[in-house]
Amino acid sequence: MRTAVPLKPAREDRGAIKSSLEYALLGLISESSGVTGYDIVKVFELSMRHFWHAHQGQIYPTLERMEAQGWIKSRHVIQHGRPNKREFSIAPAGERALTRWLHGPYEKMKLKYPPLLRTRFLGHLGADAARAQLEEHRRQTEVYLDELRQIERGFFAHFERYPNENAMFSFFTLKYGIGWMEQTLRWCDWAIAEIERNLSLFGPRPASS
Amino acid sequence: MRTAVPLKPAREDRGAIKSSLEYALLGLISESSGVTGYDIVKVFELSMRHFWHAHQGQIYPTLERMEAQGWIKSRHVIQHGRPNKREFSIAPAGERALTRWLHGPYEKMKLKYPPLLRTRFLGHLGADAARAQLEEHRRQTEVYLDELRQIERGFFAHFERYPNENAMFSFFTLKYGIGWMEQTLRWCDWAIAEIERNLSLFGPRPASS
DNA sequence: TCCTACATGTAAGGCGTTACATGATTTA
DNA sequence: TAAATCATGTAACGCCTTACATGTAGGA
Repeated sequence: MRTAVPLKPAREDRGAIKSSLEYALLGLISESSGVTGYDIVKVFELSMRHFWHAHQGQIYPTLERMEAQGWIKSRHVIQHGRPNKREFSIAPAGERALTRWLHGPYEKMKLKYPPLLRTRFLGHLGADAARAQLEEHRRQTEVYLDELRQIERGFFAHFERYPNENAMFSFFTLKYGIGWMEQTLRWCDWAIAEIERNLSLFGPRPASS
Repeated sequence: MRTAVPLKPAREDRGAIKSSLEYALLGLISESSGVTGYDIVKVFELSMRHFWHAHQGQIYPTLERMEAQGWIKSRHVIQHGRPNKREFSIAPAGERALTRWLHGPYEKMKLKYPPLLRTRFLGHLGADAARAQLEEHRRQTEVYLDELRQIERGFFAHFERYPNENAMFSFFTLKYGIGWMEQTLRWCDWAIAEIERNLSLFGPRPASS
């Protein structure tokens, strides 16, 4: 029997980072100093969607907090004809935190992949509606795959080999996304064909849903 | 110029489900009535980790809420020698909500895949430490792949074909996970080899980190 | 004797999403 | 003339995670 006493050590017990979002920001800022929040939002949308998801409404406050804790620094840049901006660069404490995390233990993935969740329960629909969902999944996968392939084409457009280590590892994650999406396409095709081969499983069902 | 007035319609504007967690629960309960919260927690951990992530601390209150809204019903079962339990079954309103969602529009994935995020920034480490991280990623991937393969072996142990549609679609998601994890293993091997081929990119670095 | 499985629940606090707010310049 | 791009920020709310809390039976 324990008496319920201290509940939690609370965040302020020194810069105890929990969410990897902060490391993602740290990494991006360290890679190319002078980036803005806006740039970071773009990178998340364009080339990191297959392994990290973050919103603008979370990114700006997090950058704020990270600067307050001394991991990053910012410089205000006055612009004419367009909004002023804030360029971030990494601080020594941030470098250390990033390196510590990179050496750290394995962390499990946490994902929400609605098309797959839906697939799990497509038995509730008729064969036609189920196939339609898988076809839509396939279409959307192809859209993202095209985006990744376009980035890939740009990658070696200007140089033959990796210009530096960062570029190499960035390319690794790009390749991962491409391979994953290709695998997903193959799976969609297989699943659609498998439905055709097993039409007898579906009970008779009215045409309209 | 708008006057900031109503902010948001608030949740109670009818059973407007937002998170797909509720659909996941609805689907699992509809598939096998008489499941308990405990059963559901297990399924998430064992066979759905590659497409949906949820905690016990979220599942129980959500089930509670769903019953209050009339999507599911529960029956208390008194047990001897083990804790009493609560068996859930789907209500007609729940069936309708599930079917509506299954017909609904595509929803994008939202994922947090820390090993990939880390890979993106492994350029900060030396070649050895980077390789070590990829090898750990490979090992952990193999662990999960083995779990999935074990489920697969159990799948056709008792029957030759799919016993029903639900089993087929459940098998689809299993196959997806297996294919994805296999793809991940191949990628890890390729990435590790690619580091070896590009050792010259890494500047000289002290042996200990 | 200790650990695991069974089984359900709550509280606190952290994280994440949506929407609001602003406004000049460039492109279609 | 409408929409997109650049650019940053906040408020409200909802979702999620961690930890606490309890107790028997059976296996190692």
